[in-house]
Amino acid sequence: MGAKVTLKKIAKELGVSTSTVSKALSDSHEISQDTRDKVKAFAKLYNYKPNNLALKLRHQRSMVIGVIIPEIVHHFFSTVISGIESGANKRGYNVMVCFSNESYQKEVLNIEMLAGGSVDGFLVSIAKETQELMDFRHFEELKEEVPLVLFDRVHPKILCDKVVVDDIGGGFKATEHLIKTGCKNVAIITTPDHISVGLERKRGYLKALETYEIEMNKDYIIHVNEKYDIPTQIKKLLELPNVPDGIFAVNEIYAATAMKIAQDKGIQIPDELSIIGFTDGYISQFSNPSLTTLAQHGYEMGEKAIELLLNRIESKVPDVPYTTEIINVELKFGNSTKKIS
Amino acid sequence: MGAKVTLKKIAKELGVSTSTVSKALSDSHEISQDTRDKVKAFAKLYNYKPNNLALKLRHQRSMVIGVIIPEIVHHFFSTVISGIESGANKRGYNVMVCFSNESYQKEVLNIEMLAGGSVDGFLVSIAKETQELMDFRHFEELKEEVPLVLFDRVHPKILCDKVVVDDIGGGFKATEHLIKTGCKNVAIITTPDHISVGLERKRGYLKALETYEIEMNKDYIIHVNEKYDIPTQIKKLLELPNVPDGIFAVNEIYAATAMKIAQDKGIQIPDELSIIGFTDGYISQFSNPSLTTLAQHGYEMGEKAIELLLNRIESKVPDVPYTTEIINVELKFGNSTKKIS
DNA sequence: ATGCTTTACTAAAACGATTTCGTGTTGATA
DNA sequence: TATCAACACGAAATCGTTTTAGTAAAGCAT
Repeated sequence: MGAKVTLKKIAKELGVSTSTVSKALSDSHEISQDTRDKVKAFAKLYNYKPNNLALKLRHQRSMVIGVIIPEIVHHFFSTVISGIESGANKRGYNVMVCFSNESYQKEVLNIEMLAGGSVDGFLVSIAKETQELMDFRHFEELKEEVPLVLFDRVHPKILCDKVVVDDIGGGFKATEHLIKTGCKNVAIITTPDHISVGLERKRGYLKALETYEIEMNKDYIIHVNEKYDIPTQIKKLLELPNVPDGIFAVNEIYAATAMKIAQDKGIQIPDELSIIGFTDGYISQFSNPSLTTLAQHGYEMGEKAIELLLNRIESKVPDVPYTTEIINVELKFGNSTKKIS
Repeated sequence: MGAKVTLKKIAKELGVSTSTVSKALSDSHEISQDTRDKVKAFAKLYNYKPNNLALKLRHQRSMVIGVIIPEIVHHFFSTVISGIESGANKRGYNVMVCFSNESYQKEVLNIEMLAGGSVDGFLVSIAKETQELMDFRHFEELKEEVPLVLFDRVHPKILCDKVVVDDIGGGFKATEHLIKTGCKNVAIITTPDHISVGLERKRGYLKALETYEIEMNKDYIIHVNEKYDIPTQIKKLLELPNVPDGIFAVNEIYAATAMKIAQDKGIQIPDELSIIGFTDGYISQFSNPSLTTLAQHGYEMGEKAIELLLNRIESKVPDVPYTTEIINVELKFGNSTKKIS
């Protein structure tokens, strides 16, 4: 409730001008010590807080960074956000987070809400629906206004700074580890090919097969369509006449689901079936046995992304070429794979 | 990059006044059809987007709600946010989310960032550190400016609308279920008492013991201090001379941790030990066996919270008394407890 | 020709701050 | 005593928008 205290009101009350009040509060030497003290005392008494909007409008910058991520509950994204916040705060910026919920519509809406002066730059991980629709006009319009950096979920058609995980390398490492620990029939559970990270991880998988001279088996490649029941689609893999003895799943959920299904069928993990997931989140940690995964260093990704963005925002030089940073991934051993012999 | 298009620039370019442009764009009948068309065409051509900050400053309202939650990765909070967003969007508001990371400092900072005009109201779940420090001045100051609704983590000293889970009822139901499925020694893994929800859930636990005339055993009450290693503290419970055969944990992590430790010790779940958690998140779902939990209806909580807030914001009547809504909880059966006989 | 109503527009205030440029009063110096 | 600098403050522009109030010009009736 309560009428807000503004500079103008303080000025009127004290019988001085607003400029005097403003300067007094910022300790300008133009104002006598006497007046400064008086103004400050009055401001404190009435709990004066400057209006953020007015400041931002005046300064033409908000010192706020808008972040749009596709999902809320996602350990990986949460670590990325931590990295972003840390980097932003170090340089005096704040962070606001919005969720697209994997929806194109919400992504557009979020951008509209934050654009138009509210934030100085955007950090976005593209929604699945947007990747499928391939409609990137909102990003193009955005780029006219403020800098944009994409992370994790990116697309070659959008020209800007990017930070991605080494998905190909990760897919390779996972598959290689399964092969090296004795798996003869390694399957992959991935997303449809329009999801960039799923496609890249599959490429890594295929590269590993090639490197170890193993023939690709189409039955061993599952593209999960999230519009339908996920367990049903994964179950098919475990009902093949020639059941795989190694599974590389491109995310935690698929990995944990596969493990549950296998266990229900009485398949021993990891003796009869080894499983590797991507993203070392809570699910992997608390599943039983714990999952071997590819740790993604989300914090590092967040730090890198915000660094690129802030450099772009604060840069005087306009034509720095766009870069794409690649964050390394690392095998993190759980108990869902056999020990290397 | 690119210089932004403003009303002023359009006006100058077209040789009319800014007021004409503004009115033309909003289809005012004061402006001739001819001019309207001309202005609109020009605006579209140069992709004019009104400056949000200026609008908010002018209208003295932002149509944005600020949400501050303590943790990012938390299935429960994510469902609450979904409910908040749904309710907000229905009434034309948008939502911005910030994370306090359970830190008092960050909570204060987040409020400062969003206050001062940026948002029309606040929805907050109090950080653990703030609950411990019991310093609520930032909330008091906030209340002078815009309405505040607390959800889930609340405190009696802060007078405002609140929405909480029926924590006492939940604690009671969980404990009762353990007792009814034959557990003789029911333990609780809870938080320190300054965390409101932990305390309430413990109260429910104690009430159930009383109801079923079971004597309280102090060894069976673990207050986890998150400053130290969590598994170590929980392990003590399972190394008691008289090991409990039922555990009620006030959150998923504690429940899953207890289960892992028990399994490592070769204790059979649920035959030798039953476990119930709170919050039906991914961890409960993907743990093996899946956890019996208390589903919290986060979506409903979010809807209720935003409804209270928007009513307060839009209310013409100033002195509506504060209310506290209580959201029901529900037992959701997993395989970590025995079947009722 | 005078008065009245439309029509179609502009000027200016307002939102709440910052900041540049002026300006009147001191006090010191030549 | 005239001149100049320092001091302490105010006026006004500015950020981008909306909105109220005002005003020319045209059309119409008397």
